[in-house]
Amino acid sequence: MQIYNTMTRKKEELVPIVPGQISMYACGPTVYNYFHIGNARPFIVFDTLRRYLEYRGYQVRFVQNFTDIDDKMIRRANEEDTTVKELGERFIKEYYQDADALGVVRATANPRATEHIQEIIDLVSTLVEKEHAYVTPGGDVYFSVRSFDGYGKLSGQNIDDLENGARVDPGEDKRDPLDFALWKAEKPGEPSWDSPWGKGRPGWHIECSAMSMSILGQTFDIHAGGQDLVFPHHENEIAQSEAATGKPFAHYWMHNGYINIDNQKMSKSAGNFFTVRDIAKEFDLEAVRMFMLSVQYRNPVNFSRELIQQAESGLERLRTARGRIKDAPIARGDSDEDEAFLASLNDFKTRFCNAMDDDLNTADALGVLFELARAANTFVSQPRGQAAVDATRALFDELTGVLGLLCHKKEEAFPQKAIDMLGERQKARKTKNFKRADELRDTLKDMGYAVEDTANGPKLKKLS
RNA sequence: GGCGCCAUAGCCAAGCGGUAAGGCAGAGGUCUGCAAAACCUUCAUCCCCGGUUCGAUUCCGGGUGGCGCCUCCA
Repeated sequence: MQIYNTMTRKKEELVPIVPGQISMYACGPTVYNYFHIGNARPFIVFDTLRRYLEYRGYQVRFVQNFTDIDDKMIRRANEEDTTVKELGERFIKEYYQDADALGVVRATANPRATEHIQEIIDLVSTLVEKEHAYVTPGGDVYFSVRSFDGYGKLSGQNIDDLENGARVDPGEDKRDPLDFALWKAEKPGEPSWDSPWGKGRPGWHIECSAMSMSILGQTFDIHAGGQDLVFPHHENEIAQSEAATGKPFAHYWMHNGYINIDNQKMSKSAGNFFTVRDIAKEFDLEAVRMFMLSVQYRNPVNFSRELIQQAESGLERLRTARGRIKDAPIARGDSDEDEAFLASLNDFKTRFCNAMDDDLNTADALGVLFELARAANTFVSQPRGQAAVDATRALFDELTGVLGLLCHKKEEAFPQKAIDMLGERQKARKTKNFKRADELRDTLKDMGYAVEDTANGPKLKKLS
């Protein structure tokens, strides 16, 4: 599989450190609010990568953290008149609710920064010992950017150019404007932990280094996140981690593009965002997943309700195809056509994998899936051999499963009343009482159920 | 100022040297009591100008127009 590596700015063959295994870390949410649709992109994209790698037989260790202590957490907790701990607990729960609905498989581990304070302190201590970090009189600890030769290698930034634009807040005892905080001395009313430098709390960047390395080891395969984390967050992570260990940190750096609103980046600070929770009021979140996967992950994509509706329509086509395959009429014995179709199934699978192997080209893979849907629709329009139908269904489920699509069981459990009405309509049709039949169909529609007359009799379908 | 990305039909989006996948929407048709679904047909020479090449949407140069990072941010 080829993966675009931000570090080298080109696609590279994915070669795991340990054959057959992949270790990957993705920067997770700061749990101070519901996450928005832009935050959802990396969750969905890297979940899809994880699913695909597992599909291809890799044993994947996938770690995504929760940042549950930082400036935003503290500010929000004060606003809400609650504690940082309670705030974090609450929004971690909310995260899972939305992520589950988006079809995101639970990570192998979801470490929280506050549960890794010791590892953070150990890492900072090492950096101080190696003189890559220094302690200020006030009890802050800063990383010395100029002490690390490779600084800027990920983002392509030149250290001297950065110097010009760098900002120093008054009261900071930095030796160099580029230096960043590893440990922040306690301020009144803020959560704090004991450390060799007095009470305080970790800086943001060091959290991810400590959590990733303590779970995945000093060097691991893939580090992922949004494009806006390339600088400074990931650059800083590399500096800290490699300065401390003397080893390469991550082999591949993957960054997803933004979700835009009217071609402008969606962000919490800009205020032009939609939370996933809000979207869930109007749409099945599977449509959001579909929407995300309809674009290659590195490209920017605009968000709008219309686009989610388009995605929902496409999803419905896939859903219908699955239903038709599931209810396909079975012929006695196999035919040559069955054989031929069986053989063509492999081509679909190959093309699907080729697309995914090309830096997770889900848009292309989806195209293959739609072509499979059409071929299958045609194939099952007349009785076919059991083996061929089974294989078609298996492949269809397999490929939609890799993308995490069609996992919501929305056609289950119709109310008895609707089922009775459908039966009554069928009776009316038998006696050519089409007026009555159409009335019942209209009533069912008002109740939220569409009626489709298929070769196997009438079927109900829940309208979305 | 430094670093970088993008420009393909009404909308979304693949392709990236040999004359454009797929989806949504639209039009016509088959099927259907009528629908729905499905299937068939139909709907683009790829922002502009140069260059390289037998041949460029695809490579190179120059424009034009969007956007991002350099400050918390997926």
